[in-house]
Amino acid sequence: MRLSAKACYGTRLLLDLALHQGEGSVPLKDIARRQEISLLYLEHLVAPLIARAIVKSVRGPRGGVSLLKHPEEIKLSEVIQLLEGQIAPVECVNNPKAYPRSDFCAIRDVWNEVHKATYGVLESTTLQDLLERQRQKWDLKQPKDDENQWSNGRDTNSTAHVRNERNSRRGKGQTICRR
Amino acid sequence: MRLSAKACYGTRLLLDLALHQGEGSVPLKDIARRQEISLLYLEHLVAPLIARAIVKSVRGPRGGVSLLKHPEEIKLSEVIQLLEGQIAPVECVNNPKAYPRSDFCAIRDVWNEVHKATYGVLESTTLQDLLERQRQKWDLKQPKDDENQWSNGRDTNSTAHVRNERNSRRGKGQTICRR
DNA sequence: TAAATGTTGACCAGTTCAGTCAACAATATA
DNA sequence: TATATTGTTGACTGAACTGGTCAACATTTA
Repeated sequence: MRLSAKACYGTRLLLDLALHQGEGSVPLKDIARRQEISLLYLEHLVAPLIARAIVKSVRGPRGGVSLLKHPEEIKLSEVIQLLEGQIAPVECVNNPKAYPRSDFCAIRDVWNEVHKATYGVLESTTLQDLLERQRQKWDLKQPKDDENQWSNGRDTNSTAHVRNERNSRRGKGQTICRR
Repeated sequence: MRLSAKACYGTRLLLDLALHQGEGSVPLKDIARRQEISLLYLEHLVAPLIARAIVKSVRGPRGGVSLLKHPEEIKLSEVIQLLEGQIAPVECVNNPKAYPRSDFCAIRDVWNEVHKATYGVLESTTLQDLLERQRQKWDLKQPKDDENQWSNGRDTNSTAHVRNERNSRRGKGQTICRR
């Protein structure tokens, strides 16, 4: 019942964008650094989000990506479904015909309940919820440590290797969502 | 968020055993035929269930497997966790230290909610529940078609190829849970 | 003893996953 | 206009996982 790294990263990407709303285009490079996701991987992550008109992108210098929809309009269920495929634990939940005995399968009912339970959470959680919760968490504690990692600290030396990643191709992905 | 075929098959295996309680040892071969699971694969499925003392096995002619615990005592959460590893969608839910910022990660809270939702369903569903629901489903409709497929109809010709599977090695697995 | 079962571990092919590479297109700005 | 900076795209890759098989074995009943 694992979430793919794709969906996991995608959520982080969107939350990052939400936290930098109103700052114009946010370069993927910055997100890659803050979220510790390989820039090259991020480029692929963002493609379906652009296709779905959830984010928009601007090329060239000072370009980047930004939210196209309002955070309240972005449900996690949509994001996960987009990046992960379907949410249901087994095929027959969404597609009863995949299994001829579906109609009289008690087990299927349970998988269906599991599906409804998870879907319910994801459907009722928007990016705005995430945004508020994140800010709240930072407000409660000292907002230095963590929040700084999510802000535009371009002048920290930790950015150096990422800045050159595109050319040097040395950047090795530090996966967090790994399963 | 897919369930593995292992967990899916394992649940079917257990429900099958529950439906044949009190009939002594049930040969894996019969279960393989009824559930349309490769016998060779089933042998591997059953191993962890034996190790966990959920089912017991008897070798030799007239041998087979049978439930060791009562169906009421077998929670789906236990079964899935056993066959699938953990249930949580991401590592950091069960193991916050896997990700240094876990304590202040709003996203993790959502994955945690998802986890609790699915776990709740699986924890509150026992094999006995499955058993009763399945019988109820069959009682409502005409109990011929489906129930017969789960019963000991050894004399149907559909069993022939399975009967010889061990020797002929021709059996190609008919996967239903395939994802 | 022979046949019928479960046990175990090695093995395999296909798929998926996470990630990279490389060539490219667009654009701001100097 | 030139150039650096960004996003775009698609092919590619290595590793892990999945579902499944094979083969040799142990046990037990008849």
